[in-house]
Amino acid sequence: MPATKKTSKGVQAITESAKALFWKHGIRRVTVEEICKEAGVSKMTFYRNFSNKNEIAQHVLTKVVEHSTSRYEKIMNQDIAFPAKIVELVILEREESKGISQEFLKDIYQNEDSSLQSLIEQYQEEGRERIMRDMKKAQEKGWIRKDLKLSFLLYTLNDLDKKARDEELLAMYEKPEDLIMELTNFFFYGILP
Amino acid sequence: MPATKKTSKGVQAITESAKALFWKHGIRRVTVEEICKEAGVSKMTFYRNFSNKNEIAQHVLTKVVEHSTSRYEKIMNQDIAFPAKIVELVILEREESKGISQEFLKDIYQNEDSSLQSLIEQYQEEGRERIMRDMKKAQEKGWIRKDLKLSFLLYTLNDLDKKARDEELLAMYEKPEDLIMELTNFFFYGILP
DNA sequence: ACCAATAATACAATATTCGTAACAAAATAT
DNA sequence: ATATTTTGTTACGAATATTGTATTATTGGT
Repeated sequence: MPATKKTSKGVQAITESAKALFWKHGIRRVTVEEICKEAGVSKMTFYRNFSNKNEIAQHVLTKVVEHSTSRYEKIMNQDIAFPAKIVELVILEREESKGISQEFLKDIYQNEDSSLQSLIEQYQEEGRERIMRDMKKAQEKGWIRKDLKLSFLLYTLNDLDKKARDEELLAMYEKPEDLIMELTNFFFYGILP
Repeated sequence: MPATKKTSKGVQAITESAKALFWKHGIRRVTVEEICKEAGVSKMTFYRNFSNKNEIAQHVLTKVVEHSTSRYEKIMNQDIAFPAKIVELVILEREESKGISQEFLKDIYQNEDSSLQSLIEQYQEEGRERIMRDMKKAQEKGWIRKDLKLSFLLYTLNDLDKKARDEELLAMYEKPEDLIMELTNFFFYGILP
């Protein structure tokens, strides 16, 4: 076998330092040489594995999405009550959103090469489909009300994630988890006792 | 009168956006055009006021130092007890250190042009002299022990500032101010009751 | 209406970054 | 051990980005 594609030490080092740099400064401001120096790898090793900066950016993005998708699947496949899954999902979203960098996203959408843009849109679409499917299943299994419009559910779930990161709300609770629990309870049972 | 040097709207806008960009990304990664665009100012206006990127960086650095020096003087000239001044000083140091950017400092020390480096060293020296003078005065006025070596005092004061930013310590107190109070009390009175 | 300052644009001169080639060195497998 | 593959080093021209200036039109205040 010729090469263990994309799993060699070099590629991993490149990916890690690229992510670190992209996360801090976006894509535009970071040079290939910088990534290499940070990774302790020669420029040639970079170009043997990636054809340009855009490609490593794609790779980084893919890795991040794969990672959070895997965490998502793991949560949904657990054998626990549905509300508990939602709690974990909100926690996941909270953590992952810390990871994503504003600068990175900005550069993705400003880049003339739209490949990154369509990649991220594709991932968003896939994520939407995945969660739609799981919610539909939950509805069929009777875990949530049957007369609920799914698009409304999705919107509300998203709103939940946003509120879980709201500073004003967070200040009212000891730990973020307490807020998430409150939000999720409200989400499932409303305010009636 | 020809021009209100360095106080016109343009210069101020340039300074502000330069600071914002430098703070985030350091000097190296930021271009003059970017600063201008962010400031809503044409490139010519920039070059009429500053001869290059290094000069605006100097200007930004100077402004920042001037600001914190002015705050320092204001604290020391207050008519309050000496320990109270130290408390405020530590708070000041805490706030200003948040302001300074790691990326900015890194670029200053890596820049081949050493003018920024010597400028910051000069400011540090001036700061050291200022505080040395004030501590000597405090000693003469009998606000602190006479047999205290001033260089040791300076070292300890600096250590105080560092501890006031220590996460592990901060976690032990409700508010940062509580830690600062504790540290300052220890600084002045030791641990004896 | 005048003046100084600014914006807009184009531009040559530099500087930086990119991507590749060629070969030596090191690592890995067989 | 030796063949095979991967990596490091250096140098380099091409492509791109940035700099700093010149020119002209426009603005805003007095």
